[in-house]
Amino acid sequence: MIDPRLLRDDPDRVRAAQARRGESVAVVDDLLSADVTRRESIAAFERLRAEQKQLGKQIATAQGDKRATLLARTKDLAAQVKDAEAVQTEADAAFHTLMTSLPNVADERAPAGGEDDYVVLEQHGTIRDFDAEGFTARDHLELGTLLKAIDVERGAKVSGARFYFLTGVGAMLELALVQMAMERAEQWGFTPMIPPALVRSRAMDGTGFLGQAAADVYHLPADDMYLVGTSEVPLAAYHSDEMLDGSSLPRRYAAFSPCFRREAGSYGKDTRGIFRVHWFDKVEMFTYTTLEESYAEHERLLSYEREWLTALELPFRVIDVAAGDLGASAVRKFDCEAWIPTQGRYRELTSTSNCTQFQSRRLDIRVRGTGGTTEPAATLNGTLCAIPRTILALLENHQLADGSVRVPQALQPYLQGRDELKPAGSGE
RNA sequence: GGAGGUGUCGCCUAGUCUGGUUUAUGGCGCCCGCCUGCUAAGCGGGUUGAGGGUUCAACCCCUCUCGCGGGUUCAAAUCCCGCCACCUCCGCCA
Repeated sequence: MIDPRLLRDDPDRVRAAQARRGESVAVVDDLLSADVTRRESIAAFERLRAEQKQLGKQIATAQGDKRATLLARTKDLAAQVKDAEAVQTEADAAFHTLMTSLPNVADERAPAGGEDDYVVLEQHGTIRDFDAEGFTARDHLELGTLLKAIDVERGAKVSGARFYFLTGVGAMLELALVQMAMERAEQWGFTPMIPPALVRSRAMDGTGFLGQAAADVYHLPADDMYLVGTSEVPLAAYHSDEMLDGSSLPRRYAAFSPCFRREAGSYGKDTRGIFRVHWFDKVEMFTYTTLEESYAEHERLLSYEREWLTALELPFRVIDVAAGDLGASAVRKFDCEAWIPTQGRYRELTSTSNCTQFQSRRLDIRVRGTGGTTEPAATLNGTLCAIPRTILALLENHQLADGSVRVPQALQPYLQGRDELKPAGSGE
């Protein structure tokens, strides 16, 4: 939810942001008129209610005839108060419904347009030339099969398409990445967390995932619970309905959790291997801070992602995601995309968003400042390591001619010092 | 799943049986001031949050806010119903 005051004071800014997202500008005028209706109904109700309270006080002390007269008057008034309250509740709900459907006000620096209108900010690492090295690169599934690290056939047998087993060195690789990610995050000042992956609608809705992204979320109707698509959800809801002391900020959390995504509308996309799956594990960074500090914090999260991918020796670029591709909560988003040799292009590995006060307004997370002031907290999130895509990038980028895979130096201590993963022998 | 108990301002707490003069009591913490070599202590004052009106802004005025939502009533922290969370016990399961 955006700041209602911004809507009232500077509707043109909201209109401009909507336009850059490619979304309705007219909704701003609907909101403005709903706000007027709402405020008028509040004033009307409060006038009647104040009168009722006044009379109630007199009744408490009145005696005899005087009391009877007052009772007769106020009985009628009670009905009017009730009606006015109903009108107000309705006007409030109408305003609120419109308000919650409005995405966050995109940052003016976020490029206008949709998915393809991103701007490349940086490029890191060197892309290997496999032709020059004298062999054809295998894709991650081939490599994963050779190494007996990835089993998608049995994943499909047991759970269906877009499921997989990580086996042997594949399983150990996940644990190594997780351990390395959590250790680094803790050194950077994040509190390690293992959050619930099953949440109530409040948490899911509060983080903005039951809006336009609802079709992508697994829902368990028997219990009205949701499987999270990212631990951003439980981490954002962690401090819901709380007042945070300003001096305790920033609060940084790093969570390891499974993620579940229905991938509705992505039929036929990335069907091979483990690039796009219904379930995966991820280490996610999350920060609570002030609006003022959020922009610097966003850069900081990006720098951690950069440092992480560099440690894994992966070639990647950073893009500034266009306004229309931000999702409802974010004002700005940076994606780190790793080079995927067999696809000949960069693909998203990590993503960091500044959600400013959008999620906090819905989840009621406030900060008490030094002067006793209160304001909604700002929330930010960033991927540190999404396991399957990271494994994919590692296998493809560090493969050798015989199907072995070189282990980047920083990861070696987490794999018993191994510097290479070798294809397993034949047979089961 | 069954039985019982609890939920009050950042934290603790009085008030609930017996509805109204409650502007929800007091303490801790915090903020401001006084005092004092400094600090602490002491003394005095302030301190729930959200929204609306007014305003350049503030002061100020009003409404809502006692876990959440409904109901009864002229009037609800207080009475009734539903839900949620926590605690104790029983059952079941890992």
